[in-house]
Amino acid sequence: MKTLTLSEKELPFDLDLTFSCGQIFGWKKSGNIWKGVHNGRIITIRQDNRTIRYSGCDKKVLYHFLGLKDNIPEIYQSICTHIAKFTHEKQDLFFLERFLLSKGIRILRQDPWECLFSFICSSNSNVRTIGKRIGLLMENYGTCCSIGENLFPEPLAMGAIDEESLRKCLTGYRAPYLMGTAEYIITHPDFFLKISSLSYPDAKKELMILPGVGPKVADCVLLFGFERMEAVPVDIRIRKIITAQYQDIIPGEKGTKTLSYDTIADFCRSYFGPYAGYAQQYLFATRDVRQELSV
DNA sequence: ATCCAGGTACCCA
DNA sequence: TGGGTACATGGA
Repeated sequence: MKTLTLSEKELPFDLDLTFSCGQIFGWKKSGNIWKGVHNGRIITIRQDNRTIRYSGCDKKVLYHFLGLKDNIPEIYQSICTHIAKFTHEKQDLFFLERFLLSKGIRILRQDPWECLFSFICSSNSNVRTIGKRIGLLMENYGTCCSIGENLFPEPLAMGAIDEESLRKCLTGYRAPYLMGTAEYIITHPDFFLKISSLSYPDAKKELMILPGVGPKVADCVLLFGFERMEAVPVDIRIRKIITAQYQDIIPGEKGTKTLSYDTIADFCRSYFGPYAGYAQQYLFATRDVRQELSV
């Protein structure tokens, strides 16, 4: 195990919250140690206050993966500045409360394929089931590292599976999505490079070419896999929160009609600013989620 | 049992 | 372009 100590500008950081808030799947905690796959390697991480112990990668990779370069106080300031500009009020107490509950979260920098694979698996399921599903897929089709330690399935492996056996891994109707997307990645080897080079709106359109990738999954992949902090995944929970808390201040949206995906996401970008993705994650990941997951 | 879950594809007006 | 609906399945 290697060790590093978090400096003042790398705080706050909460490993548990970061790994259990629904942005990454397939990681397991035993004792105090989190273990999982990042970029084709098995990594273990534990946190004791400001001490991080880790294995499986070098310090540079870990820093990048964990988003430790992000300056959280600056990000929070940026968000507050944009809120104040939007509302002409001093502060948003609702958001402040949510932020204080989950400020230790970092937006991870996941491997694009691992992230894409995960969020195709995520549709219309709860966080716990998604984790199980991805665990099964890794056990059955992931490259074996050592006994009991598998990586994510490679696109080539996914393309070669018959749908019937894939459906046995709790994938259900998502099975053809996984296979179709794998096939597309195989036949377009520069796909992720292309996504990196495109603007946020164009990258999102391009991702949505893939089967099983709609606006929500595309935003998750852009936020968690491509560092696009302006991406705002709108799921049921975010929809409920924005509707209940902010619908009245969205221009032209006062009333009872349901808000469209883009209305919610665009509002978040204009309300929270360029770090809307972080703001979204603070709203999404409250303490109840943490309790729900910490079994 | 019934409803819900980090949705998407497809159909129809 | 926008609004229903089917889809699989574990959890609560």
